[in-house]
Amino acid sequence: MSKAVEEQLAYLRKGCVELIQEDELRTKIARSLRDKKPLTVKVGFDPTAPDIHLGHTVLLRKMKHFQDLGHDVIFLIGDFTGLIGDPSGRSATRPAMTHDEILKNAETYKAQIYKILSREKTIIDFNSRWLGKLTSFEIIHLTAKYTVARLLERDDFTKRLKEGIPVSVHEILYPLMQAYDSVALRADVELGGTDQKFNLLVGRDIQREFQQEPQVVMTTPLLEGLDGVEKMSKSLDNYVGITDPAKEIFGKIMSISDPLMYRYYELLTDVPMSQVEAWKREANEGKVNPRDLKAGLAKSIISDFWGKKEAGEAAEEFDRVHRHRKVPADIDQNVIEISVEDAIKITEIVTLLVEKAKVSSRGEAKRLIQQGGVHLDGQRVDDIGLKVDLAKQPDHIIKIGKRKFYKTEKKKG
RNA sequence: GGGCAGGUACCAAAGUGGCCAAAUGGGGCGGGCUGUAAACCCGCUGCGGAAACGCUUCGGAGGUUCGAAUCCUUCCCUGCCCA
Repeated sequence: MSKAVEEQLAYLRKGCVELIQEDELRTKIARSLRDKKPLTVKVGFDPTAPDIHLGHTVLLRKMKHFQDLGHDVIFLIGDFTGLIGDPSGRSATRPAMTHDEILKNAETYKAQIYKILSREKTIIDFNSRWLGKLTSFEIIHLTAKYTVARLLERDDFTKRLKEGIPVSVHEILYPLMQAYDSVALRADVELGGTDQKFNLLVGRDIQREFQQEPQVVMTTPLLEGLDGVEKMSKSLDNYVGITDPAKEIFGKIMSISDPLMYRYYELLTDVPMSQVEAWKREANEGKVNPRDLKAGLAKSIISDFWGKKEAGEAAEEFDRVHRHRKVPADIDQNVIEISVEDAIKITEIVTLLVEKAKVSSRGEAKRLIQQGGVHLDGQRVDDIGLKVDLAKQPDHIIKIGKRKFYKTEKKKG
């Protein structure tokens, strides 16, 4: 067996939770090299989450690894199965999506995945292409190939049944539909998160039923969110979106805990594990400042999505605002224009905060001042009745809390 | 179709005639500490008011009462069980 096979295996295995079966993958890779025929790698995406976040990139990065090795990676948008809603890990039936919503989300996906995947090498497909054409006869035929008991093996269903929470018939069909995708594409490999393991394994069984060689199943870990506990998800608001502005990503990454930082290094960068382990040791011994490691992580992640230059700028800006507590360079984006009427109407700081600086109520503004969270021109405001004369002096820098800055200036024209 | 349980603030969840702008936890916000953090500590978290205090809120609409989140009527919604 050529060395290239083992090299490919090692490259692909990194960062995987499970590889079922490794031997089968070895055989497939060897055959692919011999016949000069790339493997077909299938990865399904649920069209409910149009905004890709770092959690998805763990999987995307693995897809990229396959592309790097010259294999065909199919980004499969589950526009048909989206009508069902994947029951994995769910405690209730998912709301069905309309076809329009799904298509719109799919477009958003496409616009984002090329930040990681190669545009030329990625094949995008929709499973409605074949699932939508199945006749009811064919569907019955497909369902006859699997038993209810096997579909109920997964604990999310059994749990729901036990607790008296409804399970709809269409939900138990979901794994079969996803499995049929593998048949339709003649997939050699299917990648997915660990929560997808059951669905991916059904694919193997169904392929066998259709006289195909079963696909190899690879699962990638679910990335923890910024809180370090729950998995990263938009609904929990603990995520970093890959279209987030560079500065925002930097800030979010810098706010994670140290243990999470090493985890992110492992799953979101190409830094070898030996290096990550070494840093961990050195940080514990006080030889390296974890702060710098974290900044490095943030820069690496931003470089992937925005480029090196942006990453550097984000880092500088962060130091400026947070480390040295200076006014940010882009305060021009938070300019408050003061018109003549404003200057007359607004005579006290509280009014200014509410009317112009997005403070929700006068009570809130007073609270902020009483708690020492408001600075005017670098001076802490400690009088809630502080007067301002914008006609005489329209230029001020207002700081609310640690990071919100506003700049007032006379309205032009 | 029948029975039962329930709808309280951003979320979860107490409260069952006045002491309730409403416990507690989470979240959020402000401050402290720090490595920027995390963890931890303190404070705040309906609106107006410097404050005293006033005003608007407990699914919707009515009503009883000096007084209602709490009692009554009715409507809407959710969940479970039986058929």
